[in-house]
Amino acid sequence: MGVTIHDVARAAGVSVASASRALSGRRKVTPEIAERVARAAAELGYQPNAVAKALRDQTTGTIGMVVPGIGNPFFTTIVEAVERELQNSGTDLLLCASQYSPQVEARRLETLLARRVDGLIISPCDIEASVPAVLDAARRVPLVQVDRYIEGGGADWVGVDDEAGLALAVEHVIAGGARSVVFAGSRLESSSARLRLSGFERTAARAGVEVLPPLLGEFTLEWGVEAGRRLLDSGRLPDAVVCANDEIAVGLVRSLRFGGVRVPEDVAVVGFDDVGHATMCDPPLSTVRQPVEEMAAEAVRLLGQVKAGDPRPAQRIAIAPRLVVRQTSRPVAAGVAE
Amino acid sequence: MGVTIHDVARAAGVSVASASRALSGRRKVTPEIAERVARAAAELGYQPNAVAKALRDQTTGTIGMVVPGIGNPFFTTIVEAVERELQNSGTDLLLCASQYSPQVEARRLETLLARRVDGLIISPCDIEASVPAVLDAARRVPLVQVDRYIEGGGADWVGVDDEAGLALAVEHVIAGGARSVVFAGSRLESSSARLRLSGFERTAARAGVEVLPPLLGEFTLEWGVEAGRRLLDSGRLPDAVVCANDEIAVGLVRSLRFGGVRVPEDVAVVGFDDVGHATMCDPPLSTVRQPVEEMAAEAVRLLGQVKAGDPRPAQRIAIAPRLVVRQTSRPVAAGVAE
DNA sequence: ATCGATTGGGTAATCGATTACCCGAGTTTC
DNA sequence: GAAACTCGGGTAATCGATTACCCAATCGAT
Repeated sequence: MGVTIHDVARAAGVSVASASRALSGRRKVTPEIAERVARAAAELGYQPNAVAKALRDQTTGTIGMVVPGIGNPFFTTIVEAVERELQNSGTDLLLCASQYSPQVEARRLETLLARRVDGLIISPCDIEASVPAVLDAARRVPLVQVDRYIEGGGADWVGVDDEAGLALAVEHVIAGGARSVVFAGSRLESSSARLRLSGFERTAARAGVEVLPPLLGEFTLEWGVEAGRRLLDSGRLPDAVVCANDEIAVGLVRSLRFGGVRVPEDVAVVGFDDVGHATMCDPPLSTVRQPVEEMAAEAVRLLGQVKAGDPRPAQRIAIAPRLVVRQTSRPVAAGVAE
Repeated sequence: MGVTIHDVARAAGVSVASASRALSGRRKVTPEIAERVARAAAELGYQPNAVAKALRDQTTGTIGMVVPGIGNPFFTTIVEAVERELQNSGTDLLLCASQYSPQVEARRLETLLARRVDGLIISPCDIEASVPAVLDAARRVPLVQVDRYIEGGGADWVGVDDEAGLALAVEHVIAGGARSVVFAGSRLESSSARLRLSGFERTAARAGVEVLPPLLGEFTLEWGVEAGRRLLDSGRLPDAVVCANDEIAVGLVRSLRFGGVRVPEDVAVVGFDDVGHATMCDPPLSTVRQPVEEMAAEAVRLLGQVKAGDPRPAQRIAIAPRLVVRQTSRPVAAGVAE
């Protein structure tokens, strides 16, 4: 397999230079030659070899994307949005999952760099362990972080304003009458996990409500179920639970209801992300929506501006989230009802 | 950016040939040279250019995968399984979503072929419209279809035995006492959609139960909700609904219960896939599990054997599915209870 | 001592597309 | 009519890694 431009040139009776020019249109050729080349290419089914082109041009027309896992609907939503964004720019996406492991992540970055991607979009899985690999990559190609980021600067970032999002959620349940609140989130291994907890704590403290000790596990449904069980076992239910993402919230609602607790009458629950799980929940979940399309658009735009190893200070673009009130909380506060 | 092997050779004071040999170990060099080259490479941070290697070797070490959409958890599960399977073979996965459009699918195949992937794994989105692009691709590189396939042969396939799966589901609800059944599935645009419907009809007919007209829409939660609404509106509920996938089933359960129907007491519901949605449902969904890991392993194995444009007859490997009884059906029949 | 084999290093061809550079023919201009 | 340009075509260099091929040195055997 492999019709080359030499074959086309020979079939058309011209030099490879003319064939190349006729096909790319980057320099004039006589209509006669253009015609002969076009016909020869069509007959032979010529398809330019992107590998050779990449080597010669020193650009591959691909960008790499690394996310912790594509099982998590939040990340698949972002990936889809980025893909849509790239759609018509002639750039292809090379997608990798790090499986929440900094080692795998580093390996994936290595191979993407070896394949000479023109840029990278990454959501680093661990706020500390991901640092060396990400900074090293940022030194070599344009790189933008999305959603999660690493500490220490040096690489641009686009994401939601996590603290503001949690503030929205906390203020909402307080406006609904909650006097005691608890946070159900993930262990503090990612920036999102940390910022959401701190946003929660800050807002709750400012409002002066009672704050129970946070429940920290993973960003999964299973952990949500477990967290709900622990609340039930503790014998002391708060008026509201604010969760670090929708999967936790859905699991938690299920487990509370299973324990005979009414949601939202006894306990209000609010999630975070709003990427599909929320409407699947019963009752539909009140949550904070991440502006995924905007984040993707912004990330791609930013990537176009970034240069590898750029010494200018890293940019952080935090997009404002939006509260979506459904039925796991009382519809008191301002917000979009659906 | 770009330390080449020439730079390494110069720094080590040897020829590029020696440098290459020292680094690859494919021919002996003196320990002295090996040492100098290794040191130079490390100091310069040399990383071989995969593009150049691919051009020279005529193999890229990548395989392309095209699925209808990564929003559907069934496909992400397959993708993850294939990725795991490829993990240690040094092959990378180039993932594309066709967005359920044969045009997009054809374009994605074109660019994957232009990038000279070593093989393709595809789940063609449309049983008719996908034919030309898929067959053309199969003529040029090894290609294996997974889950969905196109009519007319010419390309290998690995998937679940859809008809057998539906037979399991139908027999299960009948054993549970159902005397009237209905199928909620998708329009017949894919092989899976067709085989699941025919498996349903054949088994129901053989058992002699009453069969209501099938509800055909899309493989989505929304369609499940709508299908449930139509059943409620029809004024005539069947004893059991067998669904073409779990998303439809989850939506349907929700909408039935919303209409005051008890599941499984009034109507039993069974899904298909078992990729996570099932346990999220309330009550947990009885379903037919697709052996995703096995399918992925088999697809990768098969891909290693297939040659491009191989004239031998296409293979079809149908793996047996398994019934998983949870709580949307009566636990009567044999099957795995969880 | 000589021949053949073995070992290990270097030179340059190769993969395929693009394009810098050169060249000849035809045009324009004074 | 000759110098200066323009136009369009061809030759070969280029991207970076690998390796076919060649060659010198060394060793063992006769």
